[in-house]
Amino acid sequence: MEKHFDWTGVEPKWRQRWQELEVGHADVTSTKPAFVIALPPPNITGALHMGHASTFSIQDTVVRQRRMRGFEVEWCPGTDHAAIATQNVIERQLAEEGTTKEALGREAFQARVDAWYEEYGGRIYEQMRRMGYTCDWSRSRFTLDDQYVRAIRLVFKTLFDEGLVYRGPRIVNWCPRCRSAISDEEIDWQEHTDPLYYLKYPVDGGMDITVATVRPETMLGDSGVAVAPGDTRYSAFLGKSATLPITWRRIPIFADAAVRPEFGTGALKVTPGHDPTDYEIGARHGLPIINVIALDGTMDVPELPQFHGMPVAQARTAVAEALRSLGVLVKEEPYLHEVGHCDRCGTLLEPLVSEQWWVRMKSLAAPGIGAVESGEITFHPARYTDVYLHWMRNIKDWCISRQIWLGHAIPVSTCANGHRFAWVDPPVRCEQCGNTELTNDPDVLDTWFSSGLWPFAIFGWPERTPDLERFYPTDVLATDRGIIFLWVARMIMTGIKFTGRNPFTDVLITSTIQASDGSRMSKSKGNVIDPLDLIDKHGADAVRAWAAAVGTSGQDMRFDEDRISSYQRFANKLWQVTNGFLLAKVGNGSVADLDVHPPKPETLRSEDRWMLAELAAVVRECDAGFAAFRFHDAVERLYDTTWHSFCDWYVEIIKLRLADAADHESRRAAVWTAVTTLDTLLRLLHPFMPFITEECAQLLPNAAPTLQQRSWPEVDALWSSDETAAAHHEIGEAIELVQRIRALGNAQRVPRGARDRIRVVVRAADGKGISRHIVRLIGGLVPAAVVDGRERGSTPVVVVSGRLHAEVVIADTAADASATTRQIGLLEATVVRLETQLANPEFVAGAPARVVDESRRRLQEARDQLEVLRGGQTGERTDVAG
RNA sequence: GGGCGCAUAGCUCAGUUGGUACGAGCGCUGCGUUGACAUCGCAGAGGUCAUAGGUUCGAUCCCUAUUGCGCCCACCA
Repeated sequence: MEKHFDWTGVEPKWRQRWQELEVGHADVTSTKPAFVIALPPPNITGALHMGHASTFSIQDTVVRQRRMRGFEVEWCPGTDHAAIATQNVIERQLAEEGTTKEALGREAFQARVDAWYEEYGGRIYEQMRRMGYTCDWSRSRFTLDDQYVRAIRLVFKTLFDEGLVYRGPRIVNWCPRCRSAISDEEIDWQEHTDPLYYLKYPVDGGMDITVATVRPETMLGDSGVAVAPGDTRYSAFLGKSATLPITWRRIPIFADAAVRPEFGTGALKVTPGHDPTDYEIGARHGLPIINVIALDGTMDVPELPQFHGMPVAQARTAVAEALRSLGVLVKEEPYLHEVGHCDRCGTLLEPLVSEQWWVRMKSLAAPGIGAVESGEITFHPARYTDVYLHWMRNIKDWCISRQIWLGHAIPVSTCANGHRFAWVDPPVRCEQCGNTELTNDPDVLDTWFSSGLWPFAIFGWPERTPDLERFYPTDVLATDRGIIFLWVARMIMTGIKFTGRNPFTDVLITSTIQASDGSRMSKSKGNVIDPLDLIDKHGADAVRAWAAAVGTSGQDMRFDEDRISSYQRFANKLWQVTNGFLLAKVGNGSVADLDVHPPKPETLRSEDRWMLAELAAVVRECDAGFAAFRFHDAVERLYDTTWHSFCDWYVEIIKLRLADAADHESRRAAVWTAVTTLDTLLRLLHPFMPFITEECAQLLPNAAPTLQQRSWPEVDALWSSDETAAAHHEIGEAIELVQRIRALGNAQRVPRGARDRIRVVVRAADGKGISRHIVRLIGGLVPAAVVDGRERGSTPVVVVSGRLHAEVVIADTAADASATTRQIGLLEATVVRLETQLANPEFVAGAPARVVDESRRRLQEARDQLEVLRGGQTGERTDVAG
């Protein structure tokens, strides 16, 4: 027998079994209720990371539990072409090879991309299989699939035809490296400290006005100076014109509410071409838009050859220098502000005006707001509801066009007569005039435009496929909070718009796994952890159980490898108790010997019922945990019950009985209880730790080809009967007494071999006596010897637990009353506190009756125990049988 | 600038309508190995629940303010 559980052979075996049994495959014709999750498709830009491992493990946990509960489960996997991210990755590769995509050409570049998708798409699925995920691989989707592309085009065309998609020049976030616009949601804001320059512009009539800016180079494109309405410092300037140094252009001075009078000098240079705020101000005042920065991030000012073609950063100092020499740069001071960067390549963004495609969002957002306000869609944790609603209520039009090579082409053509139309199937002639000279739109769609259709497009929409009818809407959407706006909100909007249904009912936002120092894991910091490395080190079960336990607390979590290894040890514990103890020792190596008929209830001992009561509690807590998406509650309770209640207490207790071969009936009750308990625990644990639980379950009676074909445990009437509850209480007291007696032995440093030095007499405080069985049970668990009575001249140390108490005598040791004294001290403090509390009329009058009664009960109990400890023992003497 | 979250044992974290002042894992201390498991067992030490007020018969929990950390949003000149 293996010394420790070795997962390296077990995991591949079960992966293959699940594959063969098509555990993940959903039958569209099944009559079971459906439960559906659309897997958030990972980008094909590399490997699975901890974020995936966390959210995917949770989804697999949910999905496995729902299968056991009798649902027809569809967990549809897929991958996202991630146009801009993939293009960046491949461009970086090309750069390392000393070439560019332009040098390669479109076709060769596309070939590189296809090869990449081929390699990494498969690799990601392989990694997911290693984690043990039971996706429905037969329905894998890719956002570049033909059917998916048709769905995208139909959505676009519908929005276009309804006027919800439009094209127009507006100021956008431009990435000079990607040479593309990006949306507001794709900006990575970073703090910068830059000089704030104060520039003095001459004004008609010999005055001058000073503006503050961190971007002096844009002053070449200024078309106005704005001040706050009612700012008396500048009332004399309104309506006058300033003269722009260098270009010597005359620009108007006016008032606009967007100006913050307290900032800088209170006067704002207005550059509608290169600042979003200024763009809006300019629009309000009819200012001309002057573009001075080109799409490649260099200055575009042919009339000023000294700056033309200069990179913006360089132009900034050059222009500042020119202004200084003109004497109009009057002050510089450091200024901390946030600057937008491309979240894909990190390049500094340039706001500039260009023609883009936009989606009008207001009308699309309204029902998406309603769906969440009404509770039809619920966020977990609930606080993300407000995050979502705030964004939705303030939604702005969405820039969906990208000027990159990869991605879905915008399905719009323009004919030679200028007719522009959207299409689903590539057209050969103009819809309006039949002209065949068509020009296709050169742009591609934002990747999130296609991702936003995921929950219904994966099932064949717009065709009314059986899959769509059966599996849409989905149930749970589990993802990271970073894409609530980018993805979740858009799925809700498009889902409602195009299917009339909410795409899911629950949004589960999982914890973000941070590096162990609390910083964000990122490739650039070099502190990312590869989940597959963790599997190699600790086994997939350990990683999965950790991910589930940690992933839904609603709080960010620092990576803690010790916690993963604790689940690795837990897997070993399960293996030991199932294989090493139950099968090998109890069943003598044969499953048949464990296959006992259910015993008559009256043959169950107290400890059997105690175990069943513990089991009932853990089933209930598990169900509650699943219902509330609080998996850490379920996992921790399962861990505790399995390890401590079952292994440490129940198994140790029944070892004595099992050794007594004479009592067949009792033995059978113990075997049945142990098998039932373990079988139940394995089923409850299976969604979290599928491999080890499968392996163990095979060693027990009732084994199915996979636990996925077993039912989810329910509480049996026997487990929750009054008699069982009473037995649970009885054994609970005995356990506590055992712990107190053991503590004495440990405190006295009595070696185990010298157990007969400790003598124990157990009594019942209420004089009712104790069952022989309980006395024997206690005797078997403490390192103590049988005594017939107190030894002459010795003074016992007394310990109490509920109605039980024990007199403990340790031979050859001076009676150490400190344990008794300590107990007395604690009890006295309790008595004083409770007496004080109960003497307070406001407490008695103000607190609920049950609280007052509980205090009285505890006071009485404490007094009774004190009486025992102080030597006023009463009750019948019962000797320990050992 | 606005909003949200977090500060609980040396470390990482639980703590579900306010009611014995609170637990787990790891770490630490002591004891224990031919009997499922040393990836183990038994026992133990360790917390004025960030700070200051308030509400309440009673506050880790509710309210206010402060400090520190993190995140999100914002027209961030």
